[in-house]
Amino acid sequence: MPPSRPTLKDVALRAGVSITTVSVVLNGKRQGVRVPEATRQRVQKAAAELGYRPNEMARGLRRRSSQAIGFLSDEVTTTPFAVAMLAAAQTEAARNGFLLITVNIGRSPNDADMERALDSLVQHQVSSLVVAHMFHQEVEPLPGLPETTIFLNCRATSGSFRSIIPSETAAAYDATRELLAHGHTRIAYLGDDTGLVASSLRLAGYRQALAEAGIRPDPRLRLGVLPRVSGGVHGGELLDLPDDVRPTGVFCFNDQVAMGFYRAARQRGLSVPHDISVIGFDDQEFIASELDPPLTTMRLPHAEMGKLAIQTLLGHDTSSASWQPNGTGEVARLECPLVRRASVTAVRPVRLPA
Amino acid sequence: MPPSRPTLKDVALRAGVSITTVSVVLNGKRQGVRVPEATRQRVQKAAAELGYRPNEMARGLRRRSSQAIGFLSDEVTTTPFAVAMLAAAQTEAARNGFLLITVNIGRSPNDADMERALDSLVQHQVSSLVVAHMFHQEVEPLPGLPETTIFLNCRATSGSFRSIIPSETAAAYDATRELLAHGHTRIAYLGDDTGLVASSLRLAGYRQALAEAGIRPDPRLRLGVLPRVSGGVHGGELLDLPDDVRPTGVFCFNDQVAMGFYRAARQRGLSVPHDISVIGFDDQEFIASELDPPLTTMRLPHAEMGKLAIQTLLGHDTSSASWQPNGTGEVARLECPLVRRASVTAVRPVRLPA
DNA sequence: CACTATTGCGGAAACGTTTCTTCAGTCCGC
DNA sequence: GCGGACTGAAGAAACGTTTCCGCAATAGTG
Repeated sequence: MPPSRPTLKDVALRAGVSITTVSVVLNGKRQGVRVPEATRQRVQKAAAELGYRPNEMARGLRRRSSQAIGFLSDEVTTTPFAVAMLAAAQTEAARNGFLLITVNIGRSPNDADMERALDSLVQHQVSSLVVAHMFHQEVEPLPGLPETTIFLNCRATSGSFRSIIPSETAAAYDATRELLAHGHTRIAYLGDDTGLVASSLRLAGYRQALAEAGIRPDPRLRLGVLPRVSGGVHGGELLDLPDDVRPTGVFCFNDQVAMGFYRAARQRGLSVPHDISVIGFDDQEFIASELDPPLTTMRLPHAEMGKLAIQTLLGHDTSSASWQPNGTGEVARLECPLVRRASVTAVRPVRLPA
Repeated sequence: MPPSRPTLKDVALRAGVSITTVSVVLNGKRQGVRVPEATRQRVQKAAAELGYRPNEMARGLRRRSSQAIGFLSDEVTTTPFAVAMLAAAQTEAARNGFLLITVNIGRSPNDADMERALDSLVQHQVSSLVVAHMFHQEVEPLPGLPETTIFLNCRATSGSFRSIIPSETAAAYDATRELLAHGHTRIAYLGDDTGLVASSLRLAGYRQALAEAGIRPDPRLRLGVLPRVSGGVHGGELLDLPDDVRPTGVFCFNDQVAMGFYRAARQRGLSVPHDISVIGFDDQEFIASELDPPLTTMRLPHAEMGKLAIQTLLGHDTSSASWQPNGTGEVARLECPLVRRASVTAVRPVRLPA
């Protein structure tokens, strides 16, 4: 039975002032009410000696809002993939004295689940909400979400919410440019065929880069596959194209696809990057850097996104992020840096016919 | 400005009873105080019509404890690895109307960080705590932890806390048995050399299985390497041993090591499992199942562990878990199931000398 | 029939804050 | 010296619960 924590009353008693005064002092500036330095010191000393910590429940009750932020996610916390968003959000929240309450609502949340999740968050008076998704996607916002809710790695299809997403198109553009810069001209795009949002955005970037380089995209060099290792293996058929069509560089939808593509190349006795350059997407931990050769890829800025979400919610607008109006709300697109490793190299001199 | 949520008072008014009665009815059984069915119904109807939800802040203030559980972790939430523990814990908590408040304290938490994290949790009156670690390890518990704290994937070195850990030794035993069952007798152990707790435990299991099979462990078949891909590659030197010593099966400390070992084998022109059987540990997502061939491995029961932590905290002791007294506290060891894939096969007939 | 139990319910205190209001002094200008 | 402005601080009312206590009415007992 711990001698329950000291309260304002205890501090007041010890400092010889009223509860009011203690509260005012401890909460810092309150306009209109000035407390002389002497009293202030006395109070602070007493609080420190007692190890006083405010009771957040009482505070929340009175203020009708708590120092907690709700983090609602589909499976972010379940799958190891985008977990950096969560971690960064938590850290940033903590830096500001906020706690993160995480709730995941499963892969295909039915409305009842969502509502229950939201309910418990509201019951705890969370001051605001982040809604995060594993894969960049568009979602129909739940009714009853506060307007301040931030959508992370997804965009709300209605209402006027702020969203934070990776700048897919620019990244795909950069990836393609990287290949172009190494002299490649026959550049394949091993894309996703499951209709992910990222899919069309990245394709656009790929096309733009090609167009700017004056290269007409060859439809034979574009393949839609499952965004997994198996898809990449399947994409190996690009390597079976005739010599004058066969790509010398491949931009893969993600690192798993690249991993599969590596395998397909190996099975054909081809080596990366000697015979073919490969660039991935995601910079997935344990994959990208561990492949042989280590994979050049575009890093998804998950940590930055999570951090920005909390900063925005807390009003610390580090105006480094540019919010653009976007129909239903504002969108911040975060840059995906290129991570150069060893899977892209200069194009080989023209192959001599056998 | 939403017309703030209905309170007990509103429900009481509508049902024509007192606040007290509403509270009693809504909180279900309270011994000594019986409320006739008619009143009960009336109250429940009113509450439903109003969509009443208790204010957890007020409740927590009054009861001096909240419906929230603190989840303190080193980097569980940061790294995609053991995140299933977190997810499962959250889900189980939600099933019981509890919320999980996650705080991660970084890789090498200094005491100040820890204390601050603990402070904010205590300020929020969390009713209990889970302390989780990324890798199975022994930790010195922070002073001031409630006795009910549960250690997840780690063991407290003092105090008397309950801990939940994977049963490493049994798993290593099973892994080795799997190799033995396929006729292997020269079984290598590609272990960790960084002194992880799991290291010695797994080694014990390996030895025990060998002993039971009447095989004397060959020290040349035991190598300590970094528990990463690079370590596995390095472990490839086992394959350079003379024919009569060279292992036909390898038990790798984890899947990343196995991944590296695959590479080493390939570089030597050897194939898994044809030339050598490999078994891993962890069943790491995106790795084990995606290697070529898919890796047979021991699955770390992260989800089960997370779930059990919450159940234990909530007193729902699903006595499926066996708690064993253990010096400083009780320990539950959870079984690591064998996941059979394609990297273990029957030992090849004796090699003919070239 | 006069008592005690029992049943059904409401009053009100507490939980620890924040914040509005009040109030006693002090200092000032005239 | 005297009203008024300003200072410094305290009183007290919330915030929405839970829960102790007690009261009325009914039911049970001798």
